[in-house]
Amino acid sequence: MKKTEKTGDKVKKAPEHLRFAVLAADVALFTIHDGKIFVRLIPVNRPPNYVKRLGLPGGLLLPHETAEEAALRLLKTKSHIADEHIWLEQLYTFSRVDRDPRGRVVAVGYFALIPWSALSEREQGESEGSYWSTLSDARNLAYDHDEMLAVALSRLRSRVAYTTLIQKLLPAEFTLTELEEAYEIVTGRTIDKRNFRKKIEKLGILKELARKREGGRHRPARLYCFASSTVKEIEVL
Amino acid sequence: MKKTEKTGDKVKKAPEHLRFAVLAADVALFTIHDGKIFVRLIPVNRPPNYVKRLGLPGGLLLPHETAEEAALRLLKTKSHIADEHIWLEQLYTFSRVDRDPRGRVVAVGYFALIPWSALSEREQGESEGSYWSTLSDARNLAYDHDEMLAVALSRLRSRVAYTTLIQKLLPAEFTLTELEEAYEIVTGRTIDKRNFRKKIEKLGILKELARKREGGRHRPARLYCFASSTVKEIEVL
DNA sequence: CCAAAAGTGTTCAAGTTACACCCATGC
DNA sequence: GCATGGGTGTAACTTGAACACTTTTGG
Repeated sequence: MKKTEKTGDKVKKAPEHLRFAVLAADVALFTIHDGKIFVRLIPVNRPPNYVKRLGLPGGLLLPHETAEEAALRLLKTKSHIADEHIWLEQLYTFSRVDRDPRGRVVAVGYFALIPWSALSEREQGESEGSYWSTLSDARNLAYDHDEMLAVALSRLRSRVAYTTLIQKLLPAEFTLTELEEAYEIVTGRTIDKRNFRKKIEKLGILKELARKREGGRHRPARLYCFASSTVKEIEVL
Repeated sequence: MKKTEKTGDKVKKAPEHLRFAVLAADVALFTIHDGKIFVRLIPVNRPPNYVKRLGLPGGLLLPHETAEEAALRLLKTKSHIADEHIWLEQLYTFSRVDRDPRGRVVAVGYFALIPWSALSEREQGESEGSYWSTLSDARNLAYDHDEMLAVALSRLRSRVAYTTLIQKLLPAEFTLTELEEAYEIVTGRTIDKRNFRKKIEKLGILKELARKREGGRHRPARLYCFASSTVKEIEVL
């Protein structure tokens, strides 16, 4: 629908001195697994400042791309996670003049979510140095990625508390205990099982499925899914 | 403290084909006055697409500036509002490839707040076509500024509801009725006077001043100020 | 029959909502 | 003395927090 409008005039290219910066997109991609939050890191090797460091997947925009398109492409090429289930939200744009010692780079930061269950076996593991790191191991990253990761985490936690965003970290079908655990992992707080179930029921955001999860040596658990795949702004926790 | 690190190597300039875009900063500057929200607009005259249109104050970044510094400079030069009391928050970065028909421009959008009382008489009025517009008049703006304004307003409203951001729209000293009116203007809802005062008192975010506002033909009103100039995240409304 | 997680209600405290009258001043 | 906005309390209701036992399955 919307496209570059052609006019009789030639398109003026901005003068060289105003095209001083390159644009980058960097992504903090999170998943939850085994009771912990993980973030995807890639090796960074940019002498002389950054050798054998880790960083968030990211890189430069190409001329035909939006920042969001670049973020998804770079997740694919740099961190080897290519999945249509990735949820992406813009976070903040970092424009400090000296944030990259090699020159002026303005980075649009994103945070992204993916359910562990949506990852292939290959994606769950390590690929060309790119791997899932616990938060406590993700320190001393290259560039300003420590700050970016901190902003991303704080945004993730606050958005989970007043939206239905948690669904982007869960498989399509899940039990109430799994939902509760996901909230506990992200918020870092334990939740009362009975109060939690009452609240979720009143919110009406779930659809009860006929099937149950069987196989444990205990009572089978009812399965649920989200009634809407849209992330809604409701007081959740 | 942090500055561009010099190394033995020469600083590599990114290749031309990656420096395709120019960076812009655009600002939705709000104030409240006379029971309404106003936004500062400037005339836009960029043939062939935008002639005699209005837009948000904004423009291109210079090489030595962060986006935030550019936003403040452009408020000064384009909308003629230069005030140390301006509160500025980054909003969203707009990177659609065709958002500016003249070429690739990536814009970092900001929203900004200023108390009407902090404006000089000159700044309250019109200056070289730049003026305070009501929200209902601020339609059909140039570029994607309609969208930017909508995002800014929605962010303003939601942040006012869970922070003490309202202080950035109020004079240093104010009455409880003025505070209540500010909330009513921003949220578009009427508030019960007694419940409001109870809540504000319990939050403990105000400091009661000794002075009163006299002069009306009615009982003088106690004056208050915010206990802290930091914007805190507390459930306010 | 034992271990393990699933599922289910009640009580009390706190917070939110609705609502009406007297007070202090200027004219 | 009257018009104007400033200031104050209580009762009903809703929400949130704390807390323990029975159920269903697999082995």
